[in-house]
Amino acid sequence: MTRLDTDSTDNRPPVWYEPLHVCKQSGARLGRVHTPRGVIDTPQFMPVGTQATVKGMSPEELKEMGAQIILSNTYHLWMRPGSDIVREAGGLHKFMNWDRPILTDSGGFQVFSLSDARKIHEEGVHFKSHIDGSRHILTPEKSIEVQNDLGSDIIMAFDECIPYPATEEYTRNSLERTTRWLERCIKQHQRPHEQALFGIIQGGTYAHLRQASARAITAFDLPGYAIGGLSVGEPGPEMYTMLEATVPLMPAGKPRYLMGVGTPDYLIEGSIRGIDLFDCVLPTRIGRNGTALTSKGRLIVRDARSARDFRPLDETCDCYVCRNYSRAYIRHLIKADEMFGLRLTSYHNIYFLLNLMRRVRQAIAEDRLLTFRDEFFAEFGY
RNA sequence: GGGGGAAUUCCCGAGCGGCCAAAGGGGGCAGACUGUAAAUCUGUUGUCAACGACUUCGGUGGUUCGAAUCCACCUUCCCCCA
Repeated sequence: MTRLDTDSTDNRPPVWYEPLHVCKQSGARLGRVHTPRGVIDTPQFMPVGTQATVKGMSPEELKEMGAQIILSNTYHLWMRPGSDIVREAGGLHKFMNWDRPILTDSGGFQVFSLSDARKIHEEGVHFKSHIDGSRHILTPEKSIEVQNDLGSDIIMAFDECIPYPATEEYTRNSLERTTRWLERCIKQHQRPHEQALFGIIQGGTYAHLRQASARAITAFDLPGYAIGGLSVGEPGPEMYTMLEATVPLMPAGKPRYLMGVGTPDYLIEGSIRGIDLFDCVLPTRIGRNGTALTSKGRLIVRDARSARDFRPLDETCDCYVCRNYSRAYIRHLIKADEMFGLRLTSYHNIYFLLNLMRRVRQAIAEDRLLTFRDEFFAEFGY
């Protein structure tokens, strides 16, 4: 670390960005995000562990594959087991036995994904619990309160993730409300020196609204900023346009997080456009559903073509799974409904994305990220 | 030896004169999955030169305009009595 520590660290936010290098070929940036529980090399992929577990993976396995930070979720832990229980357990880290950084989502995504069971008001969002149908109101204040209880290192502002497509009017009203909600989140936040609150930029697929939101959100002095509401069904190029409109307005000295992304191509293209952090359920979800990410594209291991294929999931991969198990074996386990099969594909998929980001960082350091992208895409099949 | 019941498309199992290439499961095959209500969901599953045709419901023969469905015999399996 080359940073001069002349200031008192007391003034430093709990999470801060250390720039290391900018790729001369692509403009992508290499850096480190410092947190109370460790350093995150960026660009970085964050596995998602909604219910205080990355489905199917133990913390030891996550560490073994190189995960530096994981996500968890406000809404889900609030509903079950209840944030009071997590607090009594000594916080989320202790509760789930994960001592590295945790980022918690605010419940904003559930505003989107549980849309049948909710109603949005200025005050907050009225929910019917997906578990027992009981009624609850998730407000910016409540979201922060829950996240304070959870004790995650990075907490997210409560926002509305709007669907695609959405009208310009709806998008504007929503983003303005998300900005007002951010203000309330900041007021409610009790531990700004322990937990870093990130604001979320919205704006749908309207470049000028993205920019308006970026200006409004970054006007608040926060330790980091996120771009939300993308990768919800819009065409890929449209997402890239939004990133190009938004990222330049985000402060260079702070981490930039693209929420809910994603696929290998989005991770690379996002990195090229200046994103530092990504998260996605994709590796664990498609893993549990029988698909593996490989250097040659997605492989549906469940399919008959793998029945007598004794090669590893990815012949170029050096992960625990690829070093020890064949496609035929994993296919057998999945067809036989053996949970180990789902664990193996999940493990490999997370490793694949973590490793992809390692290669992206390496390429940035060597000023050849565009070359890397082209080579990767040629093989992956984009 | 006597009495009763059953045989359906890969499997289980509906159907009991036309609306049946035949419900529903399972299995098979294929696809989707992006801040996780997902070990989930969707499509497909007799054959073909395929908006039509052909072959299927244990076997053979019959009844009928028409049969997986009714009748006769045969085969196999199951149950009860001896």
